[in-house]
Amino acid sequence: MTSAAVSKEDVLDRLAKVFRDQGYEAASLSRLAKASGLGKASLYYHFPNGKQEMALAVIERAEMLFSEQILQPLRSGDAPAQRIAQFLRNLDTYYCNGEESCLLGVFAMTAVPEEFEQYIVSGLKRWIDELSAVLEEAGLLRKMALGRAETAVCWIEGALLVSRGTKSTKPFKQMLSQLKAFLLHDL
Amino acid sequence: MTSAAVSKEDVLDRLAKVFRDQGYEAASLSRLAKASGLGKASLYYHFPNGKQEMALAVIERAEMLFSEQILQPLRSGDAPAQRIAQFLRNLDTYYCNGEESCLLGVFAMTAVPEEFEQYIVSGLKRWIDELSAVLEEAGLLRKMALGRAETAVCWIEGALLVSRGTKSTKPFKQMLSQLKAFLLHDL
DNA sequence: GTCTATACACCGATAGAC
DNA sequence: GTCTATCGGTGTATAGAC
Repeated sequence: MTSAAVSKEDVLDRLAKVFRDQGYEAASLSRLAKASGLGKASLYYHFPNGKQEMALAVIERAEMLFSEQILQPLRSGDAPAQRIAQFLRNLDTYYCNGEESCLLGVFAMTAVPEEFEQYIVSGLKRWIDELSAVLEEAGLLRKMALGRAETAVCWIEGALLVSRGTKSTKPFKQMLSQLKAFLLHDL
Repeated sequence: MTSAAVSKEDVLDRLAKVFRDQGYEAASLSRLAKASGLGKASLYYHFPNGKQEMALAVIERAEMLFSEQILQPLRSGDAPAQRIAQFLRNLDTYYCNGEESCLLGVFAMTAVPEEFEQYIVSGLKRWIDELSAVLEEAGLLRKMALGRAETAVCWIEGALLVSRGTKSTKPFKQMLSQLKAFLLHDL
């Protein structure tokens, strides 16, 4: 990994895929080593606290990427309706048309170390809050905006889950096609 | 477990709780034994194929209970709107106000043995189809009904996930309070 | 920085007494 | 039917060579 060919970001992205696809407990060091292209001992060189540190680094990178690619565009200078439309396109890219799972969603649904839980809570809340802010700007009362944003996040997470469960990206695509109307109706 | 005090159903319900709360891989035989009140070897007496058989029995019991408590009332003789309202009350009971996870949802999100996947696919699809049938009866075109039912199941699963992730039953309660209007609007 | 080799705990699973 | 004891394998984690 010294060579720039495989950067720390590359390693984190490969580890992330294992955690997203398998969940925390099922992501064994053997699988993580294989996916990252490093030996187990090398992983411990980069993450001295082992699997837990790997997963935390993966969570932090995921929150950074999610913030950059999904949340920050929500704060641009465009009209709210435009920002919502862009938000949906960005979701489509981020989750690969519904083929990728949400790391926070996967960790929320299964056993993880206690230290992770605050990341999950705050990650989901931040998502809801940022979306709610746009809806408020579009003219919705705070309470309505929060409720609608919360519903949207539930819908997105549920669509990812059902898409994965039914081995079809249709639920995700359908959600994307209807979410804008839901978020902006009566506006 | 010979005594009627702890029936096979009791054991399955206790095992189910472990699988729902931890996911398949994290549900170790030690935890399953402790939760069931039986030793590991006793579990193997009742489930000769081990953990996989336990999980399959748990899935099958969950589908039976879900069918009885949630899906069959959807086929009663009442008016569609009444049936939907009852469906929501039954969901509230089944998922303990949003405090319990959906077994299929948990298994859908993480690594499980290949044999499970058809149960997950068909369980989710059946849920969508039964709900869709009621909406069709209420006057919706087949295609619309299917789309709306799929959205509803995504919403429910997502609300359970977000409720668990944020350690609050509010998303689940909010979903319950709004789903009827969503399912029946323009009807 | 990466590796091979290894330590030790826990995993799923079984044998055999009761 | 349930238990204790134990198996072989894999899990996470480390030591030490290179």
